[in-house]
Amino acid sequence: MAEREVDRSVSQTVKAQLALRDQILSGALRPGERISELQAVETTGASRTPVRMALVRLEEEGLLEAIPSGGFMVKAFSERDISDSIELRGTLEGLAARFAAERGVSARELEPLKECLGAIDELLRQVPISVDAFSSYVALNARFHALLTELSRSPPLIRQIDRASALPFASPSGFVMAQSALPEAQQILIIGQEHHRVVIDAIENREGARAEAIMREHARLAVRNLRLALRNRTHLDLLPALALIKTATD
Amino acid sequence: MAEREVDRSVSQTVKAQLALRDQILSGALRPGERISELQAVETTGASRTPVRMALVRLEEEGLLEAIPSGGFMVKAFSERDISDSIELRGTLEGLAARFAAERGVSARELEPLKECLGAIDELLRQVPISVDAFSSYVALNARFHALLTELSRSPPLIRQIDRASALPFASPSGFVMAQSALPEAQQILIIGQEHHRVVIDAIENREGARAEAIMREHARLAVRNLRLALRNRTHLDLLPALALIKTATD
DNA sequence: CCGTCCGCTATTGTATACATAACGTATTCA
DNA sequence: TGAATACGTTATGTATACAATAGCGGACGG
Repeated sequence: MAEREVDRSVSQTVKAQLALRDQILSGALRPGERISELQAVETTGASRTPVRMALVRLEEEGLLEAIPSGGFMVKAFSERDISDSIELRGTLEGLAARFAAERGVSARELEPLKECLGAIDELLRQVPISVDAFSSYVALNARFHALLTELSRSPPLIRQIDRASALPFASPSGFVMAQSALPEAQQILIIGQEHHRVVIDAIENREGARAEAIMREHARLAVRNLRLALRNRTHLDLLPALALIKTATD
Repeated sequence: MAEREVDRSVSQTVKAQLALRDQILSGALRPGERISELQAVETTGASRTPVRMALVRLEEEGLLEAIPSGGFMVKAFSERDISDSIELRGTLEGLAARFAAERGVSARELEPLKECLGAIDELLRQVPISVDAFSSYVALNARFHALLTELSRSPPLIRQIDRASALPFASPSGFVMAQSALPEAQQILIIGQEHHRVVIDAIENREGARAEAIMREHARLAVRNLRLALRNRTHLDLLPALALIKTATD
């Protein structure tokens, strides 16, 4: 295949990984479906070696599952798997918040978080919130959580949280987006923002237990969100990760 | 290289992964040292493709770190990295214990844990405990923790705990072993065993919060253990994982 | 004598060829 | 007619060849 057009700007492995993840999250590959290497080679444009590396990485990431007889399939998740993942992430973020509070954080380090907080406040002033504003919210919320995680100053914990978030459905913000059309959406966002405010306050005052508790509560809110979103199946098309959920009849 | 002797019983990838992990944990490869693929090919007997797959997996496992310019190096950890990892694991196990308690566990499911508990009790009857008994203890303790994790019935959580334990130093039992010569060792084991007993009791009585709290306390005990072990550098040779700790002068 | 630049070498990233195992299909026998 | 076996095809596991890049050493110039 001499006419393969090679993009030298990023490694083929990374390119293949991104392309395959897109295919999985977009639902082009259904849960339980076997991923053919050859087919992946054609759709990603990389050759088999980088494709295989990408498949291994995606397996470690939790999106794929190794088939005993060889090869990989797209992993399928139950609703409980997902709510557990959210609670799991909240627990880890709680630990991060506690570490931050106990180990102390300078005002300078808290600055970016407060900016984030302010930007979200700005967005929430709109009632009802627009779809565009939702997108911004999702990005800002992700940034807030990432910054908070960093404050723990604990590389192993940060790494683990990244992993727990790598399963994209574990990101609470995604579920909120699914509910942008629900009347409860605004309330949920406001409550979530209050949690953000409290955790910063707790960290500033070095109240580790309080910082931890609020992040866990934050996750429980996200779980309630998920349940709500799944009951009211509005805007679910905005949530590609939900393509991974097993249907009840499976 | 036609004379390569191929062991067909396990895949070359797995073989290479195990061999490389051994080399890392045994200290044959020092922290910060770059791993040469070619060299790995020679020492593992696999060819470059499976070796590369193994390297990717070990990176995901946390033992290796990708070098920006290419290749991998052995990751180095600080003492705090390790104590954080222990606390991290304890937090996840706490969540598992809570899930088990809240979701309910049949007497039949608790049976293996109680057997484990009894076997450990048997071992602890020896004073002072022998090195052989320590090895048995380590195995039994690992089994107890694995069984407990399973009780959560939460695949995402079980997976995450496995990952947190994949960094072998995160396994509290390892550190206890390092202290087999310390006078405090016996006490520590007895206290740990008490924690095991309490968590089972809490799960039986469906006290989720208590089950969670005791597992976190258990991890804090392990952290104290680690500190003690590092102060009294006895039997550290029994702890290959400590080869990964950066020395203070690094 | 030191610094810089050029070229070489060694190592990784990528592609592909080969081996092997699994699955599906067709044919045959009971 | 149904089931079992054998064969063929297809896909994965493995090995190796090729390409490109980064790091190092030597040589030349200031």
